[in-house]
Amino acid sequence: MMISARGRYALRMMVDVARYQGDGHVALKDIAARQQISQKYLEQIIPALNSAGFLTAVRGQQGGYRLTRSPGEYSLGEILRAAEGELSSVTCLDSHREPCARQADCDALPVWRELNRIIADYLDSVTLQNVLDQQIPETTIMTQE
Amino acid sequence: MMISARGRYALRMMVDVARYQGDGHVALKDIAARQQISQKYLEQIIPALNSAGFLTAVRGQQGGYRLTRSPGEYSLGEILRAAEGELSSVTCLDSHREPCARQADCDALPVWRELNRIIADYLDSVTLQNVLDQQIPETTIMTQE
DNA sequence: TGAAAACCTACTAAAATGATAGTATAATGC
DNA sequence: GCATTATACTATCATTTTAGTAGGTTTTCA
Repeated sequence: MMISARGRYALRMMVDVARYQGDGHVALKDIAARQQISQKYLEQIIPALNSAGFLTAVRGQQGGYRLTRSPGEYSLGEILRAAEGELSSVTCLDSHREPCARQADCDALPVWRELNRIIADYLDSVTLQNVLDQQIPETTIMTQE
Repeated sequence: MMISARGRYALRMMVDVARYQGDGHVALKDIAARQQISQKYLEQIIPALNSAGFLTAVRGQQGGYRLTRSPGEYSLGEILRAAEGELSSVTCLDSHREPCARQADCDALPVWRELNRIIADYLDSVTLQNVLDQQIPETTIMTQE
């Protein structure tokens, strides 16, 4: 799967924080309980969102997490990339790996490139606010003439 | 990855057969050599393409595989689905698994549905002939008003 | 000062992935 | 009709990824 539990959980955490932060902070314990996800597992995912600057944390009592921007200013693409490392439909185009030796004459590569582009374009066009509002934009694919 | 080696190899095999079949048949040995893929591994992938009716096989000397249709009549979507079982960006929407218990109130699910639709639309719009011609259509995503 | 929260790091079970290996079966040409 | 060539089938396996446990440390607030 291109989007694993890490990315899915990351998105659900961000939505949860957006929904419940109010003026204060949202504790991971509460996110875990509401979303029915192991808190210990979420603890491992959240540093990625934190170090990307998507959240601020406050320790101690009444501590927790808050968004650093308004929900409309986050794209799903950036959230998922932060959580997953990279969004690529095939390993051939994963920049964290050593490049495939066949890149020069692989017939399939242009397909994967274009597919990756479409996926990125879509995920970069949807915001956290869209998810919060349950208003996921419907789209069509147009072939360029 | 949503598209693993199975799907990538399947596509490359189909392209190879399309390119080299001429009036005869293409032996798996030759595909494996040209594509630099283990023949034994390809043997495991090809039955999926075979039973989907995408190829016909002839045994014995001068045997091998042939396409059953012209390259323009195969979409990449059907080839990849035959090889991979299913194309889904998330496990939540894999119809071969038991459905996720949270489907009813999952905020993220509509996103994955739409993402899956876009991916399917694109892959169903590209043909084997397109790949053969190295003419992968460029597309844009249009939001519906 | 103690409880509650984030933070950090190591470990582990299970599944998926990408093969390898060996054998059986069928068709063709000489 | 038999040797050769090729597909067909099934079992096994090593590696990597995934998803999750576990346990301890540090910070902050009431």
